[in-house]
Amino acid sequence: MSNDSTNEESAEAETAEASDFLRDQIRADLAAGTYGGRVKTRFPPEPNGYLHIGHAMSICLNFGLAQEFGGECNLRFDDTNPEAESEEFVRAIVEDVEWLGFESSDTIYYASDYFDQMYSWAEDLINKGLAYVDDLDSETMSEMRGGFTTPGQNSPFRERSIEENLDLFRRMKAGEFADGERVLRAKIDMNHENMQMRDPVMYRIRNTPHHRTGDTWAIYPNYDWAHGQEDAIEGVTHSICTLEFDNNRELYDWYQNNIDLPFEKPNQYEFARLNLTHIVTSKRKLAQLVADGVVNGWDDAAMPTIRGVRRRGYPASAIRAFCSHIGVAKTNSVREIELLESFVRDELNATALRRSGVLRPLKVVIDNYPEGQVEMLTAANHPNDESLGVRDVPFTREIYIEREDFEEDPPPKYYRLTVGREVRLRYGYFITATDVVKDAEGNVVEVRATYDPETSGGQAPDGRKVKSTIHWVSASEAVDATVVLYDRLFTDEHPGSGDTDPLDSLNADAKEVLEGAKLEPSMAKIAAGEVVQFERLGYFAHDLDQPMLFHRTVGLRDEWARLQKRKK
RNA sequence: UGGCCGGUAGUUCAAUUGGUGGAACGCCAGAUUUUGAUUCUGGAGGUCGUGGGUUCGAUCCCCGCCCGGCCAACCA
Repeated sequence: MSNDSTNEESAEAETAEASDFLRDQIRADLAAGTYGGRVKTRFPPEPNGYLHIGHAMSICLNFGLAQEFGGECNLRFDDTNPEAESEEFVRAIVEDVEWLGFESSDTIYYASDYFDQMYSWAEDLINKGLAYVDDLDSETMSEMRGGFTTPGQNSPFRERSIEENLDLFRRMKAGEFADGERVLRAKIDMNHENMQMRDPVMYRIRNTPHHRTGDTWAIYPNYDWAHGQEDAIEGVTHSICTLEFDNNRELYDWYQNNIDLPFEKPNQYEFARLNLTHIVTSKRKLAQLVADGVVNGWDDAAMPTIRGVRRRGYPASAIRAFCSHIGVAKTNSVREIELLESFVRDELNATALRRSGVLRPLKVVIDNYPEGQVEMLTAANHPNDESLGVRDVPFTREIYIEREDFEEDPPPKYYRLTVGREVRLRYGYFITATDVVKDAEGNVVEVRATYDPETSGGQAPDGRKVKSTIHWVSASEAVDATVVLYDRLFTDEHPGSGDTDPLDSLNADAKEVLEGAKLEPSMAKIAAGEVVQFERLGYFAHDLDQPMLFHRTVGLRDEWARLQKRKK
């Protein structure tokens, strides 16, 4: 069972009856025939970094909506700022979107493919007297923009003639000027109550090669001037972005209303981005984790990036189910990371094969079992799904059990092994602990036990019951593995809230590396990326690159641990 | 400080489009169980931000206030 598997059917079923402000809007548009029955969305990342779990929400939303209403969703790179962007990020983003289970028609779109069209529209605006070249430096421009309660002032260059503007703009394009020397601005209203409307910059000069257009351009469009036009060119109907672009909507509309659109005008809608407790999604902070060596890179299993959670073993289908469950709203919110984990558990519980693995081994010698004998026991691959079959696990005189499954001095309600007590070995025999062997410091290093040959298969002929079933692995047949346990990356539920630095609450124990784990022999053949359940412990993902390295995706619900915790 | 968006169980979202509110996760208890898992059943938990107004009646309409978020890059 690969964690690369996707599940389109359930993705559709989950959203079938969903209703929210976006779906209501789309239904209304469909009913009114606004776009001739077309629904087209887009997911428009800037290729300047890796996608994180927060982006998954936007991806699921845009692609999901299109799928749900029989429309299309374009994967479009908003590559309008050559300084931060690269082909490496383009490749990574395409890969992540596909891994999440979404395929953009067959084309990938780029804002840079529309640079000529945008340029020509900009000249149109100049010709209409709606744009001008400004020579102000950025600080002065900022000062003259005014504030929330103070009006802005017109630039001294605002009233240049159309001819002069055209000439200057063409020379900007031709690369005659240095970076920052001039900009093209929309001529709107320097006293507008919406700051975005105070003569926003449309083009800036950047003598920087672009990862796709090379050095053919010396000017690059700003977000606002680019985005709506990209939407319009592609025939997008519903342009969905996050809440902070709310103020930009008015500008989005203004630009589109002042040029000749190839399609009906798209509309922008804003939703609340996905925030999760105990993580950060700020690119800067994430980059710092990488730079500081806290993690091994953007694809470290502890990272909240798409690549990170993939390595960690989160199934794409679980992420999709999570996104559709939480829905869309305009309320700023932070979801509990536990909710995401419950979706991961849910999916994995249904699909992951069960295996035996001992994380912290304690040797048990079964004195009355023949030395050198290897007996093959049959174990089910899944307790509730017979179609997943069975496999053989070897049983021998010496086995390993989990260190915490034996207590010399058991606390109340402890059901597991202790001297004099009988427990069941999962898929195997009943054993009774008879004695312990200790090292010089008095630590238990070995348990002596006897088994009841009559309990083969885990049932006693006399019907006697045991309080618990524990997992185990043959000492001689086991394979060695390294297992990494993960805790919250940040101890603070809302890292960086208030004026704190999120890195202040970085959890020093977020990763625990267990070197000497012992796994049942079948684990030697496991595929890269596969996720299994080590029974009674949790779900573990085989590393994508390094053999016999496992990441704990998420633990099982643990009543006993909860009980212990409550006592403190 | 001005504009915009939001404020419903612990958390995140629904609903009633004026007739005292549901789900999921979490929590608690029980049943089943060869994973203290899964599954199933039940339970606790809400002055619907706040003060006023309209109304027979307001969580929903109106006004004020409070709280949170976003906006004054030649980033997106």
